[in-house]
Amino acid sequence: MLTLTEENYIKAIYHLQAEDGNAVSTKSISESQSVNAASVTDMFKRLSEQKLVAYEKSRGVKLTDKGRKIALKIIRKHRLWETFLVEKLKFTWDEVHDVAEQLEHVHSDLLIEKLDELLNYPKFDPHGDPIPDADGKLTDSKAISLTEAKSGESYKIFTVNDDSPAFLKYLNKVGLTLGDAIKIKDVEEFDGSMIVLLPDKREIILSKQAALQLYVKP
Amino acid sequence: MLTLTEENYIKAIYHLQAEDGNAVSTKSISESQSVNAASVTDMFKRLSEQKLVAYEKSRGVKLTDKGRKIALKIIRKHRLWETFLVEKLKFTWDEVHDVAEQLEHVHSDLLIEKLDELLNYPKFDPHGDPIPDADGKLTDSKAISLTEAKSGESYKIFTVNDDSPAFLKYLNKVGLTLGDAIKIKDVEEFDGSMIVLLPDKREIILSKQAALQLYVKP
DNA sequence: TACAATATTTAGATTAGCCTAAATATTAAT
DNA sequence: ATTAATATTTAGGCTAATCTAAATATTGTA
Repeated sequence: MLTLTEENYIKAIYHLQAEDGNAVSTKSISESQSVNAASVTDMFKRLSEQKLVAYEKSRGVKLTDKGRKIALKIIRKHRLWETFLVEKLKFTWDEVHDVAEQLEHVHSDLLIEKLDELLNYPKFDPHGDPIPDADGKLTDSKAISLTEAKSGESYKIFTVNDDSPAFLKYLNKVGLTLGDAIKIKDVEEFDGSMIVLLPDKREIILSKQAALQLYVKP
Repeated sequence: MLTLTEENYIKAIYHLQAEDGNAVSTKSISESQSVNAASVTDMFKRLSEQKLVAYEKSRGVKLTDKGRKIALKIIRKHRLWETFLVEKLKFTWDEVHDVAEQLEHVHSDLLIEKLDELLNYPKFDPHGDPIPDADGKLTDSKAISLTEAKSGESYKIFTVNDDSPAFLKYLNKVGLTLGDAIKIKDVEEFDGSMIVLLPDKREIILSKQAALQLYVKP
């Protein structure tokens, strides 16, 4: 099993590699982890021995499939815990990160499954970042929460973040379906509620709470 | 801040000292932590330097007030997490220990406060062990869950484990109050429900679920 | 009380993860 | 294309937590 430190390096490599797909440099990890570059070289060698990264001397590392799988599992845990902290423990967005950073290193597949279930299998965390599923698959991250959609623009409903019967029933009642093309008529500054034009030309009002759970693409 | 290993030693010392109040030997910790006795001597010295234990060479250690405070905080976290795992995530009793063992080392006062709140400030964990409060105070551990009470015996209601309005309302409805002297008339083998004689001579039936939340003293 | 059995400590090594300083490699600019 | 600036690696050391083997202390029993 990986040490906590190895897990943190793997995660950092994943995030930096995601930016452009190039090999990740010693320097960038040294900065992101606040450690000396020499220590990073050490760790690159150790991770390479475990076949978690492909390491080319002086050119940096790329995650192997094995490494990427581990990274996605850690990210899955991190984002599920963030969701838990905000939704169940009423943390604010800015309070969750440090705690999730610790919780993500707890090892228990059962725990993650049960947590996922408790939260209704969310696809996005409170920051709108996609949560990898148990197989490491990510929902296309170009979807955004409806709360971030702009007034006047048109979108297609891509997914719902909250699969609970209560929310699905609500959507059904207001007449909103997955895949619907909608247009934002107006956003109320005061409470973040939105006036939305449906495909059948009806206009409905969505609360900010509802909009948060709807993910759309332009 | 203490390392994970230091925390585990402190906790082990607390549990062994609780047994009889004597100093804790190198050997007993060596066995409980599955490490070599020489390693324990090393750690005793380090903990002693930090004034977490009083160490007398070849005679063992006793926790200082500072050490005991830390032990109680770790135990509080462990038992709150166990309660969470069983009550909210539907773990069975035997599945919780290893996971709680990891979760207890997450450092965040806010997290523990919020978790305590989510669980309705429980006084006992799923195994019936008392949960220290935020100041490290323990509810007298001689209280037992009503489910462990014997048929034919008399008890006094000492505390309730679930402070939720729903449960308190239920107790009120059946006419049970804190401090009541009750007698167990019979325990139904099949579902664990109990026939209980109240001070006013009325007999009521308590479900196992309700009995689990009631703590009594002989 | 003496001595054998058991427990504890000391001494010296090892590993992971970090450091600094010096050597080497890569990249960018003239 | 050369050189200066920047990045990377190597070499050697440190600390926490572990180990084994040997030395010492404590305890229990004849």
